[in-house]
Amino acid sequence: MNVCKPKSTSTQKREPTQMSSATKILDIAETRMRRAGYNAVSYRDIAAEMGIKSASLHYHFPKKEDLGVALVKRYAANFSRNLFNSTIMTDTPEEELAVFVNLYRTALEDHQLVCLCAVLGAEAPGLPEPVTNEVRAFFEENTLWLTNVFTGLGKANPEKSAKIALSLLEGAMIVSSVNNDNGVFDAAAELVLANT
Amino acid sequence: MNVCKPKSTSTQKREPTQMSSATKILDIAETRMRRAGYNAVSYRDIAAEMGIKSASLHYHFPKKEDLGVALVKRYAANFSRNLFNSTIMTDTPEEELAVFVNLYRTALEDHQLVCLCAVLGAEAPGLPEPVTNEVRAFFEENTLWLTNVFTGLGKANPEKSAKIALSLLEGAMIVSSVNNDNGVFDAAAELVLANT
DNA sequence: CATTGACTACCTAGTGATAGGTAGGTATAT
DNA sequence: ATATACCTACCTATCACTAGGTAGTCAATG
Repeated sequence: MNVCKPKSTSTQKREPTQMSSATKILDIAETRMRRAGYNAVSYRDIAAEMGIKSASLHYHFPKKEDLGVALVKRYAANFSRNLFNSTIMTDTPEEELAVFVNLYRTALEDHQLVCLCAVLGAEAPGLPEPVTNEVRAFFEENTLWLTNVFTGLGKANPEKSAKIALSLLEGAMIVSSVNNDNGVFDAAAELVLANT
Repeated sequence: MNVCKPKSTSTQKREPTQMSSATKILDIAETRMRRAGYNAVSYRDIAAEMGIKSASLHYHFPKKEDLGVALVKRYAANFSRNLFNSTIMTDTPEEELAVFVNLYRTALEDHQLVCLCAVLGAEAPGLPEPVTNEVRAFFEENTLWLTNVFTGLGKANPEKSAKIALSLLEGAMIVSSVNNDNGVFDAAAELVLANT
């Protein structure tokens, strides 16, 4: 698979803000997929927004399935990284839970965009299997992380609490998006956080 | 708009189980859309499953947007009807809530299919506006119904409880579908019902 | 009672647009 | 010299959608 090389040997080039094409492609694809789903995104549209030809996209991601997999993998990795970075200075499970919920809120508030895995999860049976597997992995990792937190909070069934919290947050993003009312998400977030 | 005429003047015809083409089209489209989303469904595929030509579908639903709107309207109407029929003999808000949750469970267990409005809601910004409006109407009607129930249950903020319950059930369907584990939905349902 | 006209529900045939994807060439930089 | 990152040009398949035709059903009419 083609992976972005972030210009490792930068001797003394001029542009510091040069973003690799692969990253740009993923950025555009992510925004579009989180708006309208997997099948609503085309190589042509992405290429047009980048100012290159659609054939060139196949150099970076030979098949659309490759793009889909890379997209979810990056999304999940970013989430994990943000979660790790934000919980370095936390002391209590309560604070960790707050960090988690806040990451979800940030995703929604960014450009009123629903979680990538909520969108792809909704059409999972129609996706290429490798893409669905990445979505499932994202959910599983989230569930595991939340289970640990709820264990620390002394919940009787921490895994069940984790699955409920995940479902509620993902569902609330969708309802908030349709209703154009983030108050739904806020109410959901409040309930998750009240689960001490 | 073309509406199905269910052979009103049925003198003494032979076949009692004759289903109108429009109904068949909607049935096939609903199953496919609940599996893979709006854009993954094509007139050709529906027509092939019916054994007719795709051009004939346009006689019943001139534009795909018309099909989408009719689909969500029928889904919402069926839901309302089932809700009404099932709550005729209920006495308490607790029982009404149980009926509501059970309708969602039935939808998921039917053929492991997620709620149509969860799928379409996830890709709402990419849908034709009239379709999105119907999805929003479904959510609003559900919220209103649940608000009444939670009012009867004496909740401090019944509307907030309603939005949370709706979000949780829709989200749990998606997570259950991706994980191939209806236990997630069951846990969510249990929590909603425990909200007395 | 047979004819007519309207209507229903399909058909054939085709449109232009767009989809994902491929082959092979080229400029640049290391 | 090799790899990168694009290009032109093209492919086949599929998309939603349309025009115009046809067989069957129906009620009303002369």
